Amino acid sequence: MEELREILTGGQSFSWTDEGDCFSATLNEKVYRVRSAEDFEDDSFLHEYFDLDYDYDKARREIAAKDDVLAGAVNAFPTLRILRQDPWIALISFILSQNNNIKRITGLYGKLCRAYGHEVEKGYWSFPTPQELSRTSMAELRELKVGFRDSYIMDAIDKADILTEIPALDYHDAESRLMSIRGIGKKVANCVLLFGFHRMDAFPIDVWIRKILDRYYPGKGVEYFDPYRALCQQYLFSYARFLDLE
DNA sequence: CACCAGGCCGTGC
DNA sequence: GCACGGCATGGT
Repeated sequence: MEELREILTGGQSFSWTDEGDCFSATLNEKVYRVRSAEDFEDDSFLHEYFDLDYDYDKARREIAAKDDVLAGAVNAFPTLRILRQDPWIALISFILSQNNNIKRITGLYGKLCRAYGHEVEKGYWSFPTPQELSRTSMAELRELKVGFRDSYIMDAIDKADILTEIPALDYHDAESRLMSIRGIGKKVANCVLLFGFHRMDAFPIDVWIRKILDRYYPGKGVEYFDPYRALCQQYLFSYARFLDLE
């Protein structure tokens, strides 16, 4: 359980629920229940989702050798990974994330599933496809309490086809293409690139990353973290929250 | 009452 | 180009 908590509920995915004795999520038209890394080694979807083919031990060693802050971050979160999430789910998830907190983002994500997804198992609803979500309206989204993000979600539904273009684009073109969707700025675009497309050249800068960069890496550009900038970003995000930086 | 949360938009300069 | 206020909602 604990080796998965930061990965599944720490702010990169909002699909997972802490059931007490396991984490559950409705993905890939199934309900997955996991307690530890052993639970997904023989499942092809989870194998891919948890990025099991990547050599995290090697990356962690090289990241920890870079400086004391990164060493502390790697040490504090020895099992952290970057999940390979569905691009559409990542897009809507991180639209919901802006000026919001993880608990409420997860709640809104669940409301969208119940309102527009389909029931895969008794009490477990899938995240709505673009077609399913297109049944909504500004008024209905407001009733679900998404707030000012209503028009952003509506525009994302209209422009969902953009997601099919992203894999062929380089970092800057992919980022600006995503930013052509209303409500997608630099930060959300980078979250979609990182968590939805597993682009390891992405580097989302949110309030926590801003704090830890200002404090420990003043004057340094993100190139400092290469060739593991995306992974460093995720370690630093968890570490900044863990330290509760001011 | 204030301020914050994995920000972005519109406006003014 | 950059600074700033507004924005829905719920928690502290």
